[in-house]
Amino acid sequence: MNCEYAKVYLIADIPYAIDREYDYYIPAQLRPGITRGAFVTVPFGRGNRRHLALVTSLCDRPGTDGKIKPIDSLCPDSMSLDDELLGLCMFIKEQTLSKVGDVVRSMIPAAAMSRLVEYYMPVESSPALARECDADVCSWVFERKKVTEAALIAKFGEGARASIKRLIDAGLVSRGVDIKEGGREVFREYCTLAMSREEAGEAVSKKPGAAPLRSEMQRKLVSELLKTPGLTFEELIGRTGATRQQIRTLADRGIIEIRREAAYREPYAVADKIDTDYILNPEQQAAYETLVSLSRSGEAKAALLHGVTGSGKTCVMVKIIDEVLASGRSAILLLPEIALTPQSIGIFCSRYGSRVAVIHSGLSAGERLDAYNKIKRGEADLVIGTRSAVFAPVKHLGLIIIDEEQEHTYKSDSDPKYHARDVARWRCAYNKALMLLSSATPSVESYQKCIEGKYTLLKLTNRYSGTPLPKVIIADMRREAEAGNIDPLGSILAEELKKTIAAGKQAILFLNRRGYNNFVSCRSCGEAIKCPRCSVAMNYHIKGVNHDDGELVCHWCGQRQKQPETCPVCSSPHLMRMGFGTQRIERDLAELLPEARVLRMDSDSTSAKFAYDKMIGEFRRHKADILLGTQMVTKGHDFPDVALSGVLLADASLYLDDYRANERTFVLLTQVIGRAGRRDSQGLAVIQTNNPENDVIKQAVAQDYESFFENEIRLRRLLVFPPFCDIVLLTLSSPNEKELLTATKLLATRLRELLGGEYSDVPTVVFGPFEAPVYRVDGKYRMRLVIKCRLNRRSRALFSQLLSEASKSGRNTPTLTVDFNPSSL
DNA sequence: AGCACGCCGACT
DNA sequence: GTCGGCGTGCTC
Repeated sequence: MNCEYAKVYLIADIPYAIDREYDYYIPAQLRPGITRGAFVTVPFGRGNRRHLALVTSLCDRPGTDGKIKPIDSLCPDSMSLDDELLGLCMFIKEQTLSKVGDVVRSMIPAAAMSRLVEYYMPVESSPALARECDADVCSWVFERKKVTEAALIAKFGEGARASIKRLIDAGLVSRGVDIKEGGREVFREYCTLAMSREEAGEAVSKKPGAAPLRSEMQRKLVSELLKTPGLTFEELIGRTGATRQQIRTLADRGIIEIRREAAYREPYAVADKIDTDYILNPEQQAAYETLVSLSRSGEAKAALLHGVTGSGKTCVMVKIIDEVLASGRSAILLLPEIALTPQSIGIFCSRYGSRVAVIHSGLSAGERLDAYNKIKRGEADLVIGTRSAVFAPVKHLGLIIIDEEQEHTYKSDSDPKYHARDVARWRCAYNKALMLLSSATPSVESYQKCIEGKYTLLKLTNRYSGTPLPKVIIADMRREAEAGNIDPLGSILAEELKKTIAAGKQAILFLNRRGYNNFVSCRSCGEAIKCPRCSVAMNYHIKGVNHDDGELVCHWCGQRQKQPETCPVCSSPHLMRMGFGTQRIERDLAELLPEARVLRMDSDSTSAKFAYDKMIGEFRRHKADILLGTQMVTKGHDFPDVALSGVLLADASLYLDDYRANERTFVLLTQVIGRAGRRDSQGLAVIQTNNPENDVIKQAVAQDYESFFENEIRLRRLLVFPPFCDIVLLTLSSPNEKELLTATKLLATRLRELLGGEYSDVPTVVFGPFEAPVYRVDGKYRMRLVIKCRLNRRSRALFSQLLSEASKSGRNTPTLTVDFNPSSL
């Protein structure tokens, strides 16, 4: 079939309503190269500006009788998507109401994408003269012959746009477009001798200038290669001082050979060999065997590996990866960013070597591209990475593992707002592969799927090394307060810390608040100092050790400012810093235990590259006694010397305005408790709380997931929350509050109108509109509607229509976003 | 989003 | 009489 037309989606920054198929004519000479999944450039819109586009299907005749434009050019084949990823792309568009362009940009690294660069050039036989106001711009273009819009604006400012438009209209200047091909990777040129060592040795020993070597440099090069064969171009140049051309000449004369090979930049060069042979205990063996049979079933399967901390989930994962790779299929392992440390990667890199590709947010554009190419070429069949690694273009996918599957980082909260679990499920269905979720504290949704029989549940109940679970003390902070102790470090925790340090052991302290003080409030009027751009109180952060040398920081928009002398509301000079964060505790610890070495780990102290990995490594090597920090100290790192873990404020996550508050608290506490005591001795955990009677806290203390789940699923069923419904979050935002309120009323009315008419078959419960919990962020006001419904083709169509209508209505109207099952409310 | 068409006010 | 404001509507 020689199809003449193609249906394409634009890869461009366009409104939602424009993100649909368009028909284009395929010029004969492009026909052989254009297939489903190929990228092309097309003229679009009145101005026929060039855009990248993705071909989604080919057809004999156009689907419209409107005018059809021809495809402009074809992008390199290396960029195109295979049928699986093309299908996945459309699935994600439907599933999350995102634009194809946004999906593609999260599947293909930016460096692999072709980029279109528009430029302007003079028209040779100019029929007219530029108007006076455009003369400067015009002569600049004529001088330079070729100018990009960016360069023009850098030189003349925004006004240049209007000028250039007039110049084009006047026929003085024309517009062109360059396609900058992406995907160029770094090749290394290796040089080897093209003759035997004997011949080469003979040639070198001859007097300079004698055949076959015609110069001193040629002799030098060959003798260097005799010493160390397989040098790269660069090394050879470095050792001999030769030029590239001199080496090429030798190659041309057939004396040496140059091989070009992709040089992968590998940020995780194989560290220490951890070549453990994993021996499974009976429980692990049983889980492994079940997984093998699921994997070999030839059907798409899903399983949940539920094992308490230290039960050896990793061993089972390694074994099933072995099995899948051995069967000639590839595997993807997803980890939360925070768990992707050199240590955790080391396990896999030392086991599987160069077959591993690692993808995470810390990679440079080049490293990301290398990993992508390596996978696409089939040279890596084990991909380890964070959320977006679920898109890795592996062939013959056999397994996707999602470790710590309850982590909310698997849900993207920017476009496309996909959940890695949904993507994994789709890909596993397509490839008849196995999806393995793993967690000590599974999400309520996934565990329910096991109960319903949709996932196979595998339990690991024994702690691998036989270490007993830590002993837990609940410290009632109300008692402390009654006794007049308002220190954030209560007496029990302080005492246990002292004992731990004295015994030469380590401790982990968790507090989910960074900064020094939580807020600064005015004694006269009681107001807290708010961020000028957000409706939240600013936190007080210190810069060094002096608690008076600090500034106010907004945790929502990053705004920093000096603490004012007087209250901005009532001008009273009596400002008081209240509440505590990690910085404050760091100082308290220095007073309490002056000899202890404290590592503070939060997003402020780990912002430098590799700072996080470095701190984890230091703590593991016992270079510090106390690890104090936010969320990131709670994740599954195995620190052998930790005997004590403490939670400073267990209630912080309990009263969030979110149906997942209980789940969050349970997970957090379970993780912190699990950090204490490994291998040889029982650990201790101290949980400071104002709610010692709280069920969730008690269940976490008992490490009793089943009780927690029973309780929680009952509540969810009763109150109708996921997994018994889906939550749709509609958010309107605008820097203009008045316009926002108008648009909100309009949206609410339109929603009710659709629900009462065209979509009356879609059952929903609509809440709101109301202000977002943080009404103003970074200068933008936000209003919300929360809808409980069942997500399916019909309900999605409804929200898709709302999104389309919103994107069509006026230019500077508030923006609408739709988030299905958002990670937080 | 871009871009053009189109219909009204102040300028050479 | 024209330039140029931004409302409206379309994009294969």
